[in-house]
Amino acid sequence: MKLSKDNGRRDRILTCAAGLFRHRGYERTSVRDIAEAAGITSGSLFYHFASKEDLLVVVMLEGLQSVTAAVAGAWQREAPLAVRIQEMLRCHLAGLLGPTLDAMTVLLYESRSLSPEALRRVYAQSASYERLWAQAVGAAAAQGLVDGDTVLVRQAVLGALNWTTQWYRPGGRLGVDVLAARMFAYLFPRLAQGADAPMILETEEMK
Amino acid sequence: MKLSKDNGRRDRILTCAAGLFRHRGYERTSVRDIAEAAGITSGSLFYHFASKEDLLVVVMLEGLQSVTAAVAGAWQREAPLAVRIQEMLRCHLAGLLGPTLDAMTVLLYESRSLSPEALRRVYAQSASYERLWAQAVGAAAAQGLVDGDTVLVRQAVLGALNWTTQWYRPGGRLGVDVLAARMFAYLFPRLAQGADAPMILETEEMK
DNA sequence: GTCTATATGCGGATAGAC
DNA sequence: GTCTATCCGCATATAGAC
Repeated sequence: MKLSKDNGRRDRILTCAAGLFRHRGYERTSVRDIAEAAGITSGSLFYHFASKEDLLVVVMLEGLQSVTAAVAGAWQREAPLAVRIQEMLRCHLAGLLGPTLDAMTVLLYESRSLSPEALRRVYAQSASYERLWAQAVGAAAAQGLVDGDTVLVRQAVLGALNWTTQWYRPGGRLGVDVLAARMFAYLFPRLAQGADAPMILETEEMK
Repeated sequence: MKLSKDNGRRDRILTCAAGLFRHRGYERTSVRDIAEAAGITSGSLFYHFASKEDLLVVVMLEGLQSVTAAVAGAWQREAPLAVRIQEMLRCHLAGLLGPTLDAMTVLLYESRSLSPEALRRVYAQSASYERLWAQAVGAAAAQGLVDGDTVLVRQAVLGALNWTTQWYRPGGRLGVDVLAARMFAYLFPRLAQGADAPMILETEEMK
């Protein structure tokens, strides 16, 4: 949320950094690049952030917190399990492919540039996010709607979703909501089958 | 194959580079690091490779070619479709998690460090590899054993498989073959169901 | 083929004026 | 808070001896 609004110098720097980190990678982006994109000089940047790595950590954590909040909200809704899981999936994809795309891509692909200490902080957040999915898949398995190896299912689901950053193009064949609906149907066929109704999906669709 | 044998200076340099690129990332690895790991000095390295980027490209292409050859072999076997696809999947995972793990991880995660020209070369190879999977998924769909959106299924499958580099640990709960069998069952449930028999899977398994 | 030595430039980060 | 100026180290790549 903070990442998508441009109030204040600090947020402006963060959005510029996220975009550059995503497109060029963390190491190939210099603090001078970021400063220039944000309309300041490199010296000023260090007034707002202690180090280049600090910038990376903040980008990752704010992106992750934004998605975590959305997915946790979906999980805690009062609704049938199938609906909640489908909504979690939609929120995950919306975070990956929508306004926080830069931050989430950086989170997924630049973690090797973190120092051990910084990695620990990011990993703690990621683990808490994965726990949400473990709960959801576990609940589905308890109802017999998902196969035996729930760890494998969770990792396969997250892998399929996270890989979308590699091939999904906004404005292409599918909107995010349709993509999410189809992913849900493919990854959780028994849940999708039992869902209240086909719902109002596929409205955005054309071909 | 060449990547896992240590004949010759050149191959030794390549395996060292692949390992360092995977663990530290391309940008954080210096040619001095690679040279030291290979037991030579940085000046000598440039006798064998034109540039650091050349090294990266060769690591990626040799890894990709090795996996492509294995998966293409599986696809061209004389066997029922389900068996061939399961074998493709196993070869993909074996390449990702076995001896070419370093090269494949670099391929998946360091492509943003490539110049446009180098990216074009790597992308051409990758596209030809993906075409194999498009054929396989298309053939399964033609037999009604896979749902409608074959592009989505292909990307979801590759995503689930490629994500294993993030969480799979050799020597852990699952061996690669068991992992492959379970992934196949989850990702292609209708194919797995119709396969000749449960086959001789899950033998390596314990828990 | 491998070495030593080095050219040359860019990197993150800091100091101190305003 | 932002600027200019700069420290200092490390990067890739090359030159030329052996």
